[in-house]
Amino acid sequence: MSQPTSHDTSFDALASVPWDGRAILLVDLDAFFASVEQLDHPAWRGKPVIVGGDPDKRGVVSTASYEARKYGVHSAMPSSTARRLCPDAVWTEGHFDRYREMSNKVMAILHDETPHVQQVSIDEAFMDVTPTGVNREHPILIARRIQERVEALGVSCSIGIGTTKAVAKLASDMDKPRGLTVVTPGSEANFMAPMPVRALSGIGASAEKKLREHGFETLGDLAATDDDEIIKLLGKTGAVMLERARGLENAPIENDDEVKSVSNETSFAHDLTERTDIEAAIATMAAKVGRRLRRKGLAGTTLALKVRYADFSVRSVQRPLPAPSDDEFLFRHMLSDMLDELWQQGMALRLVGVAVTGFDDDGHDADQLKLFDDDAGETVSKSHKDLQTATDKVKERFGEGALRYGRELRMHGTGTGSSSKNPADYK
DNA sequence: TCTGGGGTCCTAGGACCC
DNA sequence: TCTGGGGTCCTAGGACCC
Repeated sequence: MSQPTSHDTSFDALASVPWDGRAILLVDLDAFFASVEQLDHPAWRGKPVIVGGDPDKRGVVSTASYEARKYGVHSAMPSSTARRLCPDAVWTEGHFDRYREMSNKVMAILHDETPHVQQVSIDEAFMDVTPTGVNREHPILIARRIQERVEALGVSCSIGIGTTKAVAKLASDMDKPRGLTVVTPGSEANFMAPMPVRALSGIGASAEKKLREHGFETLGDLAATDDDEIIKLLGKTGAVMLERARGLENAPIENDDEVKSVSNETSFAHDLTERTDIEAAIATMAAKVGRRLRRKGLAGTTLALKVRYADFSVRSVQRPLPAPSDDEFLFRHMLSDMLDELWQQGMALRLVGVAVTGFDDDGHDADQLKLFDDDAGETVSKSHKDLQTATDKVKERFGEGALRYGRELRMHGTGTGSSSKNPADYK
């Protein structure tokens, strides 16, 4: 099936045929982080640019510009590999506030076209532009206008159009950058049939292995299969994958902006083996999570600690908080106990992570936690809450590195330096 | 080559309740 | 003395996504 590109006049012919069915768009920003860097640094345009973590500190590639991809560099690749493949690339650890700002501008354009927008990540969104009584504009015309408006911001996007989310997503991957790929109603099965099962959103490395072991190579194989066999193999998601592969998926476009967890984790440049270092790292992460919770106005009911050992295996524990909380001092206190379940003297930790979950009802009420007993049996009052508030204000004004609590200072020399938002923690 | 960080969702087993 | 069944909640682990 040959698809015209967005510059191809044959789109005009396609757009003259009324669209019969749901019209789902998947808008995907091209090499987004790298493109923003090239927009902001004219000298980097036309050059390989890699946004990612430090190659010497266990970093990975976040985004590679198209110039860098020619060398085989891609997202999630270890930075050390990327450096070997493309030693002359421009490197940056990223400027996430700036990416968020650009993303918001793009999302505003999408919302300007229709309220039916589902943002799936910082650089991707589904839209439902099904022609209705009020707005009968052809989806192709909408997509082309979106591409023009996004380019006016200085970045570009690729768009897939289809009758389901899965089809739109697959279509958007067909032609990048600046691609527009249309799968007309009724042609879904032919479009998907030759694709490998792994291409489908929801089928990862594990499901692919199972499917291949049972002789399923393509989405066509999958679509033609007896349901029971796939459900036995993949469980509940098997049923979902079958619907997707058959072009029958009916999932709506819905904007679910409810936050379900807030977390922070760090892989260390070198494994940590000392309790004081591990606790200092945990204190830093607890502080970041606490501050982000307060900024979002959230208080969670469950606290989780995760570690990755030197052998790369992962373990985690979670505990209910005594009341909905955003209080890093409480977090730190509990995390210290929780660490005992995951770590003993002599163990090396590659990663530690802290997460808070459980924001059940809208009724966020961190103030329920004004009183609690600390180790010494003393009642801790509002005072440390005031300290947190004051600390938040200093950090808002002067940056994350401006102020840290005593125990956090032990973090010196242990981090990966993976975040440019927070360089002082790792120097 | 040596493997990030921020998330969401599913599963299986155990506790607990009726 | 031998021993249900269903529902729900919690926990830990894992798959998956960008």
